[in-house]
Amino acid sequence: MPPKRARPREAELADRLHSAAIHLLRWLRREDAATGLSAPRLSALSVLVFGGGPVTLGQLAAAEQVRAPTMTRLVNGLEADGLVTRQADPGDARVTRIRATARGRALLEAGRARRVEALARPLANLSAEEQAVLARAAALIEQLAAGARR
Amino acid sequence: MPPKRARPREAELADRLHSAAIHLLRWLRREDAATGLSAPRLSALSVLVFGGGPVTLGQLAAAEQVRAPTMTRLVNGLEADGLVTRQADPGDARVTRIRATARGRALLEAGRARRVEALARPLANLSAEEQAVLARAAALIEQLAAGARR
DNA sequence: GATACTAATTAGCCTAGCTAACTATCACCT
DNA sequence: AGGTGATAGTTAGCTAGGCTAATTAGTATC
Repeated sequence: MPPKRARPREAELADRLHSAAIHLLRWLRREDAATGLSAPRLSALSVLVFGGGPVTLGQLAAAEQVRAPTMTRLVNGLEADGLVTRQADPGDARVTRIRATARGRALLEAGRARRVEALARPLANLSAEEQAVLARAAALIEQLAAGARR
Repeated sequence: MPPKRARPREAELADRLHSAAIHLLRWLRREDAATGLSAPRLSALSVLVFGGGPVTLGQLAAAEQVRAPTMTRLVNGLEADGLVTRQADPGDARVTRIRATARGRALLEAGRARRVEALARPLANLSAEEQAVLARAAALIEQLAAGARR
């Protein structure tokens, strides 16, 4: 048995949260095959659909933690499939704004619905109190991630 | 504004949990560049290191939701880097068991430590009660994911 | 208006995903 | 025992997704 260093309480908690998030998403990801899209395209599209308004290619690349040329080709593919459109930015002719089409939006929302349903099913078996714990946790995590992003 | 269908409480909760997990991991993933490994290799290695004992190539492929040939090449790369070894299975000569080397283990644990530390830092600013909520949530999620995997 | 900076694309290279086809081994079964 | 079929892994060959370097076009600065 390797000697384990003593760790602060927060590290222990961080480790468990981290694992839980990984296992949760690894499980839900199995629903994505039904969309017919690859993981990178699906993820980029989701930024467009759930991220609010249209976004520049560079912002999209940053959000996906990918270089600009990679995003150019990803967007090319999505555009060829009719899921996304490019449009010129008024005021700066260098940037191209990317926006999901109605079809892209519909496809993504259906996929998201499958994931959410897969998760909602077992959630229904939890007590109201347990559900409340999860709801608070989700809010806390969003707050942490938002804070750290700054 | 599109008309929103009424949704059961669990779907609402599932949606928030899902988003929180995505945002959490998207943020923590930024630490991974320091390992020098690609995301697929890192993920496969983590199954080996944290998944307990040695694992067959097929099990590893299933865990990563990837086909066998993909995993063969991924393991080839990890083996070439000295992070993993293949060993024959006693009792069935068809299967090859994959095991992380000491170097692989060390590399992965360092990477994990970076992620965990990045998460632990802001966690320290939460109250003890908030931390307890997150700990319970992590346990509940592990339970859900384990249950649904069956 | 020359110079430097910035956004996106293009070119070209490797890795990571897939299916199909192959090899080797095992399990069965009569 | 030996044939038949199933199973584990690899190989071959394709497309998609990651990168850097170089290009193109537009903005900003001075």
